[in-house]
Amino acid sequence: MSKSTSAELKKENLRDIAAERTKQDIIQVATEEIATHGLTGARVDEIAKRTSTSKAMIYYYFGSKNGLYLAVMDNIYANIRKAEESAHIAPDATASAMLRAYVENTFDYHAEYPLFARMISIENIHNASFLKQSIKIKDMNRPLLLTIKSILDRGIAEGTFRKDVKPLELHYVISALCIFRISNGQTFGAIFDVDLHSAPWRKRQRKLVVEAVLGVVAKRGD
Amino acid sequence: MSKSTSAELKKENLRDIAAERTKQDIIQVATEEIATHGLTGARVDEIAKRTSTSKAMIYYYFGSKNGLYLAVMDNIYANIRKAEESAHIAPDATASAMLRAYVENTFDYHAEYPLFARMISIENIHNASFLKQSIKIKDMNRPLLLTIKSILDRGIAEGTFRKDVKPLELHYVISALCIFRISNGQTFGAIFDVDLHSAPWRKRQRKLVVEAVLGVVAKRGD
Amino acid sequence: MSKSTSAELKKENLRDIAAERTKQDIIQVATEEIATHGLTGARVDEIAKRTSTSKAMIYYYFGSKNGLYLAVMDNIYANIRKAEESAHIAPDATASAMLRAYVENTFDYHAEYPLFARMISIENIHNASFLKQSIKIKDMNRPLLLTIKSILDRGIAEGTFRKDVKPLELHYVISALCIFRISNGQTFGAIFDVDLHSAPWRKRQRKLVVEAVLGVVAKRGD
Amino acid sequence: MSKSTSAELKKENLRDIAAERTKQDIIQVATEEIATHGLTGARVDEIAKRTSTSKAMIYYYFGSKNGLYLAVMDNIYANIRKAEESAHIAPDATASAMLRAYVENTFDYHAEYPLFARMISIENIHNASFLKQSIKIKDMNRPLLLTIKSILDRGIAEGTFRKDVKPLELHYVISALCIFRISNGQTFGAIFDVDLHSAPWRKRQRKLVVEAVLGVVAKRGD
DNA sequence: CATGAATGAGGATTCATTCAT
DNA sequence: AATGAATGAATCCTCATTCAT
Repeated sequence: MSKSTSAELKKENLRDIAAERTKQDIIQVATEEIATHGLTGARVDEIAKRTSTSKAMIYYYFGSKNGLYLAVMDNIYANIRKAEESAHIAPDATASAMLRAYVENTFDYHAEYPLFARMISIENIHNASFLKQSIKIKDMNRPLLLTIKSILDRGIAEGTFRKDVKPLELHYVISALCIFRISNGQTFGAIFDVDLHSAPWRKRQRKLVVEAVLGVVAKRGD
Repeated sequence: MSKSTSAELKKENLRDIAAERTKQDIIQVATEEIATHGLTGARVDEIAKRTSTSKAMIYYYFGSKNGLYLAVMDNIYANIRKAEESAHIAPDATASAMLRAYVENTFDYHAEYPLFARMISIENIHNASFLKQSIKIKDMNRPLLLTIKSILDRGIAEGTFRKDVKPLELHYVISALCIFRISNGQTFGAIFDVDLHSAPWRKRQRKLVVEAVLGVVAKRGD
Repeated sequence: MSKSTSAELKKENLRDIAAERTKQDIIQVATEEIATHGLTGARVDEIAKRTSTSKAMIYYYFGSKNGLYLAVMDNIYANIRKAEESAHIAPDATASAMLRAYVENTFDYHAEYPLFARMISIENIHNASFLKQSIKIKDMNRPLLLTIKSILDRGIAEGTFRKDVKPLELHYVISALCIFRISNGQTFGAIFDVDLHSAPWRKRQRKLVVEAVLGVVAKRGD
Repeated sequence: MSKSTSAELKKENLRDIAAERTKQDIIQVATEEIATHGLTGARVDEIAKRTSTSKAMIYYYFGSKNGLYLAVMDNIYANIRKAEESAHIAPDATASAMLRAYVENTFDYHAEYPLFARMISIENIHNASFLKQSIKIKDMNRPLLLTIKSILDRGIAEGTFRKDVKPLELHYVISALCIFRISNGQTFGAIFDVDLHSAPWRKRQRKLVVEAVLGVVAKRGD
């Protein structure tokens, strides 16, 4: 190792990069298959077929179908966290404007990447088996409560927000309203003959959700 | 058959009742199994084992695993509809009070019967395959929009509600906030180390949800 | 059950008998396959193919390849025990004659059913995993020490046998000499270009083994 | 190559020695793995992992799993032959003493190196596939018959041994009694709750085996 | 109506072996 | 001589479904 030339290192890196690409390829396909058919319904054969590699590679890298599932979940949570981090909210805005921006961001993310909503539905059906064993994910999600708290605090300081809304409670409302339309859009759509994913509905719901969230923190005249 | 005596008819009836009981038994067990493991994850063998009858009976009555699934979904929607019908709301109350009562009813139902929330998660993962082929269910769910509409209308007449909230929009908010805590309670709980099903959280969320919904219809001073 | 007619019982029995035949068929084939290729080397597919039923039936009855192996071992030990029980040794013979008969019986059994020797070789390679969990087999084998002891006691009483040979020690010598030629016959034959299973060798070794065993218990003039 | 300097030759040699060491390492690990799990049960991956080299080296040196097996068998037979050669038996002793020494040597070897007994069990399960294709091994084993013959001849000349015992027959008895306790020790131990490898049993059986063998050649008073 | 036996297609996983570097 | 990645053919096992009685 000590005598490895730069040429050798380069070779190593190229192989590593290729391997990483293979892994990512598998994860990508697996995410779609699992999101579409559920964990039990997804077929390793089918995942392999849609991949640039073979079934055995899945086991080489992930050990088992469940190991693959864990990698998929890990990836999907890492992605959403990355999106949240890169979503800068104007620091000099009013609390209301900040909250609006935050909700719109969240709304748009889920509208854009419906696989996340489906995957957590699946994770819930499996009793959050992945999350229960991943400390990493817990740590990943805590910061988002801080973001919400800072907005709440600012609103309280401004005198525009109620004082008794907890960050986790607000997070619940935001999540529920932004995710439900994705995770339960199929049944909702089937019953009421609407397509929540269509542009008009998306626009209307975006407005509705923002208003609902702002309504929760708004001071009431009662 | 044409010459059947009354004794024979009685026997027939008794047998019918027994058959109905058997079917209900199977549906009950199947609901739990499917809600627990998903449609693909549920095992016909396991369902049969937990039933008072045998596997062949499932095929006799429901034709296939999918047929059983349809019966299960049919049953679960029938149940919630029954609950909604029997929930009388005081006809002389204010629109606000009526809406509050309606939301609390909905909240309580889902808290009490989490299998419904799980089952619609599963139905969503399977692209609402059941609902798409069941006209009956669609008809079952329309009345609930009328209920909401009548409350909204009353509120508008009273001058206490906004005029621009659509029944389906309000239904979305109510459903999302009442169901999400059940359908996504496992992941939510795992990430934030809380048990949304515990009495304190249930109470706090009940209040929160009612306030959020009332906030949506409330006239704003802006 | 209480009202079952004799016709029904007969049907039941016929089915049971057929099922038992199926199980026995599987065990028979599995014994040969495992004895031939070892436990790991034996193929469930191959066993199924040689059977009158399908692969799934193997799992229906035995749960797993290992479960099948346990059934095979159980069966093979039951068989040898049955053979031992049915081998009457003339009760009025001299101890020497009795011992000779006992050894010849043992020798002939192993020569006749070489699968037993192969199966215990395999069981030894797997660290006696089956025997370690089967109390039944232990109990099955104890009586044989009593048989040997009674012969030894008679010889001592006659004054023709040594007093210091333990039943278990004698059993060891008999087993080793009767089984080794089967379990290790392939290598022995390959090295020395002989076929221990051929009639002449069998006859000569039968004589040799008997003499060796009698030699162990014989009083020595030293 | 033709112009290789002495420095290059030295390098060559060093590399050869390293290569030889690597091969021996692999053979050692493979012996243990195969002896433990059988030929089919042993895993090339596992062998490679426990080795100081990689899996590809195994294929580089031995071509295939079976090639490795042949090398392992070759090695294990070479080892026992070496041990036999180095076991000097006092040339002026009586035939009895010589035979006793020979048996004790054999007994001790197998007690000390149980892998040999396990390996020939495995080779037997695979129908002596290795031995059948190795002339070398056959030649290796013949001398041992000469050793036995010389002892027998001396005993006959002394008038202390029977005249009708064939060297191969005596070899059979010695092998069976010395090896069976190793190769079948697991089942024997499991059935009779004894540990044949323990010091007391080893001592008792050593005595027993010697007596049994001497008994075979001893002149009888019949 | 009821039951245990039976089936075939499929589904997850493994493993000896080879390849690219 | 050395290594991690890659492969394809097995290999064990499962499961919805049907059959015989």
